[in-house]
Amino acid sequence: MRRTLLSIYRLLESHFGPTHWWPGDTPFEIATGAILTQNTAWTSVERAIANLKDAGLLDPHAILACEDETLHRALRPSGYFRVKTKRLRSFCRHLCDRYDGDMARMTRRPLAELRPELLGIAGIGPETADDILLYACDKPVFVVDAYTRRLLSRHGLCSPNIDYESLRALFESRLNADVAMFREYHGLIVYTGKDFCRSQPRCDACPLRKLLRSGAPVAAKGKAPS
DNA sequence: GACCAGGCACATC
DNA sequence: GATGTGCATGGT
Repeated sequence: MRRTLLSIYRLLESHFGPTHWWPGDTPFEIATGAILTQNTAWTSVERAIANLKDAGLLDPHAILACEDETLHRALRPSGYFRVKTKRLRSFCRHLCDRYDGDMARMTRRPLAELRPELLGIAGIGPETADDILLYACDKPVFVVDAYTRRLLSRHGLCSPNIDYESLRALFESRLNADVAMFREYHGLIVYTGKDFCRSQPRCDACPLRKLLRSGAPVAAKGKAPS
């Protein structure tokens, strides 16, 4: 499986990459995008982030200071604007209370302490936390998302019902803890998930299918479907 | 008009 | 512990 996951990365990189995929210009923008992208297409998130920029609200103190209605208007294009207003504010409140609103100060915390801390914030679940940790805080965690699960399960490498932590542990145990590689790998999965596999779900020409047919070992299965 | 998109919290059993 | 439900908009 170590060989398989690394082979998949190399194959995707040589076929599609490098993507230079990057979910924002600043660490705070990346964290904001991670919250807004929950169950939402990225194109919708981009519109909401542009609204925040235009309103001078891409700043944790400004977000805490403004009216609910102002945030609702800005976040409306990304959907779930009422819950996302609460979630973005709860993250900003934590960031301001604990780090004076400074993402760089938060980043100095060790991963083993920062991950549970983020997971303790209302509205930050495992995927959102890991997105922030990898792309905004330079921590070597592998971000698992719907695309990752779909890609691996479609090629028979895990159960479609594998839980988040098991799939994350699978990647992190079989790959070197390399921040740049984890970022690029996730970016490639997002790229292929959006633009390739969805449009050609059973394409026999799929390079991954060819690779996996060539006899690469198969991963342990996750939780069995109930 | 139906379905899907890079989740999460909460209620209920 | 597992399962169901609400949250909302925009693209296809």
